[in-house]
Amino acid sequence: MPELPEVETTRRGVAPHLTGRTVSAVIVRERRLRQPVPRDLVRILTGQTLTAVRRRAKYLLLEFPRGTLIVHLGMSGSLRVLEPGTVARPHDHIDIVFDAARCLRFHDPRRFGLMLWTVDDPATHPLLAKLGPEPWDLRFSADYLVDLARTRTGAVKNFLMDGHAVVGVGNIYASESLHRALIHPTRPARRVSHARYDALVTSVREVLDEAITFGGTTLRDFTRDDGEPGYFRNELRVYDRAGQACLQCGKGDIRTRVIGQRMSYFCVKCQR
DNA sequence: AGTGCGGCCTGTCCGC
DNA sequence: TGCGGACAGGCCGCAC
Repeated sequence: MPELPEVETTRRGVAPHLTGRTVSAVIVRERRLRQPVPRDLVRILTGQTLTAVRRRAKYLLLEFPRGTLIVHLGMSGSLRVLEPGTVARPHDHIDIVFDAARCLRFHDPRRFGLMLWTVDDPATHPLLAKLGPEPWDLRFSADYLVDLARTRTGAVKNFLMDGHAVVGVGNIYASESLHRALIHPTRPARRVSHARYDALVTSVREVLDEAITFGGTTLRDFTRDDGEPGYFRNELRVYDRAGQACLQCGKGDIRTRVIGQRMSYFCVKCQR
């Protein structure tokens, strides 16, 4: 389940293999993603040289001279760099071959992923235009959150996962960040103090930084570009630890609750 | 405007 | 053992 650290891990994995190389072939086996893969993707990409692989929120941006390929991994998507000609397995929907020497393969069983082409500045694309700041952006601050949360009556966990507030914090890292900041996930966003939001900004950055360092979190099906799992799973302090003792205070146990249709994990003692 | 929920998908796991 | 159903989750779009 790619959240920001998994997407960033993927970016760092694939970029060195592909940057500066020229697309020699494109194979589309399945066009039915969250939106249909552009019908003329083969014609668009073939012959273009990849200039950079960037990331905005959970979107990967493959930059070419004539435009940008926007890739989203959805829930179950992954990208791998393989030898061209490697036998395709089920759900290997798209191959982009570079210099007949490297194959970028998009695999996505659940097909919540996305692959779109734009000739405009991707930041202005409807899917990206209204996104909040990156977690490391200086604009992401306690002042900013307090101000934005003024009208938000819902749970702070939902607020944290709202891409219009800040990008990249999915279900796993929302639970982890709130736990480290000692904030109860159901607390109304507008009832979280400035000091607590300050702690939350710090904990979000810490959790994401550490997760990237460990190559992301593999719960079920995430694999990095080299096929290895991410090892942050071993570092999780609350997520998926229902019934176990809190690693933070040692007094409470980890409980679960569905918040905003998603399973949430928290310590009953130290999170308020 | 903010909130909540349905829908998109398929692999995995659980209980009967 | 086999099967059905619940569940997982990012994010859009809709209704209130």
